[in-house]
Amino acid sequence: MIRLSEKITAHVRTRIFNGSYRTGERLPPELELAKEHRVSRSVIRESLRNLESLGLVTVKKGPKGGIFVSRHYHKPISDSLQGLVNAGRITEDNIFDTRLLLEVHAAEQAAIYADEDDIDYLRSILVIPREKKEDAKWLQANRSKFHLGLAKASKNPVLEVLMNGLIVLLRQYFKEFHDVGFERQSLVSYTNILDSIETRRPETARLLMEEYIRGMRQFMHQLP
Amino acid sequence: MIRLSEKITAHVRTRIFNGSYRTGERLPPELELAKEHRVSRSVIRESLRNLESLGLVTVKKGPKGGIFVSRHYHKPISDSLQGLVNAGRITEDNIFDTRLLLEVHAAEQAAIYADEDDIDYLRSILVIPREKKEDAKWLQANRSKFHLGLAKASKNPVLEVLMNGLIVLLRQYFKEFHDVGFERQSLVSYTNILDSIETRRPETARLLMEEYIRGMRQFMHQLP
DNA sequence: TCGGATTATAGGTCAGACTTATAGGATTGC
DNA sequence: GCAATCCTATAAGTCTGACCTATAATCCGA
Repeated sequence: MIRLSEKITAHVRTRIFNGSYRTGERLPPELELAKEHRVSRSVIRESLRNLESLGLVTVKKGPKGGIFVSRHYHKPISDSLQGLVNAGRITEDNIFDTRLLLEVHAAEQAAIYADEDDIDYLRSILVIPREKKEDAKWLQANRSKFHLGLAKASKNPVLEVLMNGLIVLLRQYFKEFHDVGFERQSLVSYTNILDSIETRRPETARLLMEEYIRGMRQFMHQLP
Repeated sequence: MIRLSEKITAHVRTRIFNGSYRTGERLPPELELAKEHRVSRSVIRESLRNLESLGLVTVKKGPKGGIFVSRHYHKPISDSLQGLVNAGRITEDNIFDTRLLLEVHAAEQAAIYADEDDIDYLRSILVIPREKKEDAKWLQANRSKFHLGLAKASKNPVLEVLMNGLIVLLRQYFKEFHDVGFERQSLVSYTNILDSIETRRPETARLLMEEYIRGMRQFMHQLP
């Protein structure tokens, strides 16, 4: 027995994946979707709750509101793990351990598979505009970008999605924490890692990343 | 702006996590939940769609049906990745690579952290009842159990959830495939791995697991 | 005793009305 | 001329109550 809402979910999901709905695009409002698919509005709404959970759409109220295609593939992962964190079933350390595993591997793979575009992109992240040199928030945002770019450069989308989930999750733990010194030190490590990727030294990339994450963890452990 | 359905989701989620709802337990029917929380049935239903996505409940129709607590923490992960597979954005190989990474690590960690219960449990899985010796389906089911048990023994719940997601996903690719020879050969490998865990040889466990998964992949590649 | 009809249960779907948040424009007042 | 305020239209959020449908258990007749 298949629910109508599930059929709609599958349909929209397909259209998002095959590109007939584009990222950021606004879908028709609930009532129109209901008419279009010849179902009631409640069916559409239940379907939207599914699509939201999958990270495929986000919904906003009001005029200029509506249903927007989003493609946050990592959302189910971070949400699910977040629940386990809140319940005290997993610890920060568990997440760190796993991240260490994934990210060290990603760095190594990136040194093998990264193409020119990946490297250019990563390089561009590490260029700090003069006026941002003291902006810890900006630096922190770029740290995330670097990690995600690295995951992408590994050319394994599964790894990319999983890492993305973990990174989003961890970010919450120190989103209030901003330290220019720390952020800038990170960028230095990144530069070294990127260099080893560019010169195709997987083992070096691996070691540098491991060193970096261990340092980061140690740093966080001495926080209040 | 927070939806009522989200509050309900959070509330039920908490009750599931803190144990006031137990696994397998049946929640009150939708109408009663609606009364209980002083909201309409549609709010409850939208909330249930969320809880389903999270793998926290499953819903069945009819008498003896209802809303059951399930705790399939891996569901969001396998569902999300399944979508990407269907869309052709990730390949079987990507999943295998990632599984290799996670599982090899899990084996190593298990050799360090597994306690007596873990080892007893894993050992019990490898004991084949006489009448099942030719039952490829039974053997296959036990293979999954072994992998999950191993993840658990690693004592990193994040690793456990991620691996669980990947395993469930991969299982679909050869759920129609049953070969007594292959399944039994697997159990032999498992025995060796388990031995190395029991004798606390992480590096050996690691190598054996790597060898096993590579063999498995090769085997699958020659399938029709 | 077996098998088909009956019934009660609980989720699935529908229709339509009303509420609320919000963006943007119109209005008023300084 | 500008700013603060009100107004309005849009689209999601919520509610009510009805009806449909799958399913497990029971009843009943062959």
